[in-house]
Amino acid sequence: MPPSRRPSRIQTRNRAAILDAALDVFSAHGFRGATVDQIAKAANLSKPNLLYYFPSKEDIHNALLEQLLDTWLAPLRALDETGDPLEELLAYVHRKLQMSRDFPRESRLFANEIVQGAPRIHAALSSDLKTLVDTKTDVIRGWMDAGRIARVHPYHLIFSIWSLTQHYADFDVQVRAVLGQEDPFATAPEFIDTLYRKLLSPP
Amino acid sequence: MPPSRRPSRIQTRNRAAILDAALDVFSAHGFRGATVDQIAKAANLSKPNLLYYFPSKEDIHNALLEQLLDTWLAPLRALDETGDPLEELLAYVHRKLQMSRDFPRESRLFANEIVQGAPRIHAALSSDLKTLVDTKTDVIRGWMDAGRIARVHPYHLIFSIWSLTQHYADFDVQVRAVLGQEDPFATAPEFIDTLYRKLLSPP
DNA sequence: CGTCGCTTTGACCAGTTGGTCAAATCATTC
DNA sequence: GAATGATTTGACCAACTGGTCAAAGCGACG
Repeated sequence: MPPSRRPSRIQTRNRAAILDAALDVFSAHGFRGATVDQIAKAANLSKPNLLYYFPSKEDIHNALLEQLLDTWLAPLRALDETGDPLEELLAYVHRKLQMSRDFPRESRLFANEIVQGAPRIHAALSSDLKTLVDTKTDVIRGWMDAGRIARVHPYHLIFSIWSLTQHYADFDVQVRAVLGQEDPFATAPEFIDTLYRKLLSPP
Repeated sequence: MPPSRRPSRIQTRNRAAILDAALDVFSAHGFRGATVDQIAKAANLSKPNLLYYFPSKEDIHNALLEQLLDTWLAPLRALDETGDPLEELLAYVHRKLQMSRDFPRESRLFANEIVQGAPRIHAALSSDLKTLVDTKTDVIRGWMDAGRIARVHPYHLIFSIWSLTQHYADFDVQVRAVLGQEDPFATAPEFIDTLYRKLLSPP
């Protein structure tokens, strides 16, 4: 087991390689579908060597999820109560869409976990996630009360942003199968921008 | 192997029980995460008995997917060129949302398959699905040309409907973790209705 | 350059999993 | 109710998988 002292250069390099490889494999096959051998090979390590850095398959997965939830919620955290409501929400939507383009593996890792009932992060959903969403929907409700954006169901608004943006990462194969050559991310921003402007522009 | 003659009553009953059990298990754990034993137990059969009806795990999965794609696309097929554009599209959205409520297992089976790269139905996506979507986007484009609904990117419009509606089935745990007691399907229809009315109402 | 602790590995193990098979049981038909 | 074919099952197998371990390799430091 790696010592708890300051990690050596080799430690840092190998742990990073493992997490990157594991992200590849877990996001493509789900937890159960991924094998330690696959991950080890993708990280250019032998299986025992990999297990020297992470004592079990589950530990790797946990490390990924832990690291993920924070970055995943960062865009919502950044929603600023003092900014212009419509522009704040649009900025959130665009940040989220960019994450789907730039970090599709992370999105799919998350999707795999949730679709299968979130067995490993259910607690975090009901605590951290719910708390954050409750806070932000309060802000949004405030904006609606002040008549600065149209009134819609705040929670469903958030859900719609999640689903619309993550769809381009999670269902990438389907999107590309339908679109053919056209790059989804070339035209998606404008569509989504229009959608939320029309939905939220004050009456 | 079951004979190709007309299936007996036992055949019909057991094959149905297997497919139902398999839908439970596959949708909850993905293909790789599901075990034949699990399915057999859920169907109240011994494993060899189950394999008497379906020669392999993959055959069960294929049977499910095959049956699924048709029913899954039925709501889009029903989109009627001769109807009122906005109402037709709204009807489609609501049909799709109801499928998420009534057939969440089917939705998750599909989601599992697509998120993991659609290894088993990629061909069908590029042929059947694409053909259908192309046909229907032509219809939609026609409506836009005639000024009967607002002009937006037709493909992204379809994607948005898929993602918004299926989200309630695929990410059910997350939605419920955030919403708490409130039933998602009590408030979702109105939200989505509003969204598409605002997006599509002619200028 | 020798030592000591970090890193790497080949060989191995026990549990699981998809699938087989011969034999037993059951249902139908004559 | 005997014969025939459909259905069911316990026992079994080979491949795979997560994980272990003792021993070998390697690098930094005195």
